[in-house]
Amino acid sequence: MADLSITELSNKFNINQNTIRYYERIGLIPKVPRKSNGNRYYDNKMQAWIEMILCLRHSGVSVEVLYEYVELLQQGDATLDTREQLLKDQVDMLVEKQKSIQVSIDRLNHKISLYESGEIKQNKSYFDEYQIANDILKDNEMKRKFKEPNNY
Amino acid sequence: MADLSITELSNKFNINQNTIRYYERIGLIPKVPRKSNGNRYYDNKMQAWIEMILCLRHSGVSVEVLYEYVELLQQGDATLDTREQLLKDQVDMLVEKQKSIQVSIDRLNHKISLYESGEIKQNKSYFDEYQIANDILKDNEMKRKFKEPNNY
DNA sequence: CCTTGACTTTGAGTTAACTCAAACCCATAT
DNA sequence: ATATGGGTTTGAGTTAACTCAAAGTCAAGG
Repeated sequence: MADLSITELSNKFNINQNTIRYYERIGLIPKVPRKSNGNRYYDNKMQAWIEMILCLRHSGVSVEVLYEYVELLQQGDATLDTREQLLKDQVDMLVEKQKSIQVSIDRLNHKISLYESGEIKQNKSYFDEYQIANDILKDNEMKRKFKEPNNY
Repeated sequence: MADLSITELSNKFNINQNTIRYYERIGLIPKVPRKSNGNRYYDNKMQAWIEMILCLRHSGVSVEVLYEYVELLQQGDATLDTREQLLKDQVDMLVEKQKSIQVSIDRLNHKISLYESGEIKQNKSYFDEYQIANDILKDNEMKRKFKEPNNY
């Protein structure tokens, strides 16, 4: 549980070093203390904070919201209620996300069961997938690229 | 259950018209049939397809994967196994996502409970939030903007 | 002394997925 | 006949969140 260099930290949390520095730049992470040579080091407190930030980011809590929370924290007790509400809102958001993912999982599992029972093979018009796929791709001999030509 | 115009469709599924046209352009949706005046209309089959695409997109299945599935479909029975595997992979991905969201929800709920019990207020150094927030923002009198200056 | 390798800063580039703007067409209501 | 409202295409712009490149510093090993 010693202090870590940025490389050690990025290995521990499996995160790009640039991302860590980026979070510091935009203010999600404090100005990190440096060794005599100017290199960053991360102590336990910092690691705990970063770990939390990454956990929430990983679940889709936006950088913007995280930064908002930091700002509120810094304003002290006057923002206790606001902060609590912010956290609750994020929970609500995540619960909604759970639900919509569950719907997709169920849908995909249903489809998979049709594959396993052979129904998809028997009944080519199930959900009209084949027909739709053909409609989509039939006049694509000129190999349309997946992405739009975005900028040249 | 009649055919819908693009406005009606976008209202029904609460999606931007541009997004629907974009999906058609990149090939997630077939070349949609037109009325005599050139306007798109969407029949039941098309609506079902779009509804599924949106459901999966909404849960984080990427446009790229969806397009891959369309391509496989169009190649017929030779790709049955590949398609089944693709669907299973997406389920795995979504299940992982569920788990990581659950971790975040638990973490946030724990924090919220500290707010509700007043512990956060009592113990300002809980998780060193205050201190960290101060470290982050203290020398920010020059009002650093949230986003990086990205391009001028 | 020189090289190597890990770090640094700054600004710019990338990616996915939209989202919009501009210029146009067409049918209907005033 | 003209204004309004809804659609159309094309190419370009936007957004969030990284991610990278270039050029530099520094300490340790040979």
